[in-house]
Amino acid sequence: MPRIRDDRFDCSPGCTVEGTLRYIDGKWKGVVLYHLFEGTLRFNEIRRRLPNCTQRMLTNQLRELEADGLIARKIYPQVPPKVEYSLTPRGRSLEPVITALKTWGDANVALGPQTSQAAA
Amino acid sequence: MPRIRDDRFDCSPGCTVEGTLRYIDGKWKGVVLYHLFEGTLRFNEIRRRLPNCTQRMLTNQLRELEADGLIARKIYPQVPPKVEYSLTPRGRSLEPVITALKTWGDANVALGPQTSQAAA
DNA sequence: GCACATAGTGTCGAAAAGGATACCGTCATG
DNA sequence: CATGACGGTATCCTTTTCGACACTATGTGC
Repeated sequence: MPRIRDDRFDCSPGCTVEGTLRYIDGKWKGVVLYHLFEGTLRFNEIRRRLPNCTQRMLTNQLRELEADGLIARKIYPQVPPKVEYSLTPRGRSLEPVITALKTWGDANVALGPQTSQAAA
Repeated sequence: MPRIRDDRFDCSPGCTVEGTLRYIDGKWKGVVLYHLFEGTLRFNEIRRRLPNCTQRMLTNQLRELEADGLIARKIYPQVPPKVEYSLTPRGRSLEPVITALKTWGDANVALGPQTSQAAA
């Protein structure tokens, strides 16, 4: 129940813009999706790619993405637990959107004071 | 000083996605930009298009957009004040992004329980 | 018996975002 | 004189978001 969706389209035309935004907004969702475009990943694999995201936050974001039908969560009933995350078709359909965001960002977002390519 | 930008690209690859997001995120920014794509608008013209946005919020969002160099604010020193908002080239360059968001949203965001066309 | 890895959950608190409401000065209109 | 349009501010409050930190269960290796 992290956020209320689809119930306050009180913004007049352009709503679907905000609507889309609500799916990919949230501190880490964009990046998580971005990484999942590369393929299925396990929880800790994602985690290692986001060293500054806490476990709790990652869980939250993944849960929201799952609730939104953008990613799928597959649990293997093993004893060191194993959970894989992958994109659903709906999630994959976001690719052009993420790409558009990335394209604009690459051109317009100065990567801060850093070296402008060291986004490790 | 509403938010810190360009100083916490602590997210590893995909940063520019989040970076772009930070520009257009904020409850009403998407819609404001959307309306400004149509052309220059005065403060109250925008306001009338966003009946559920308070004056304070609108001012805030416009200020942030201006600070980000996405819109320009032109003040006419008249006595019933007149202020016009328009897109800068940088702002206009966001058009493909907003379009991508809108395209996906139109296809994937059910406009809630409402009539699905009465987004007035 | 101990630590480690996996994939989480629970609780707490700070900070940011968003919203409600009231107020400002100026001029024109009634 | 009061009201309204214009483009805002100022103040207060609530909600949401984010982050720190500790804790869980189970099985393996030492």
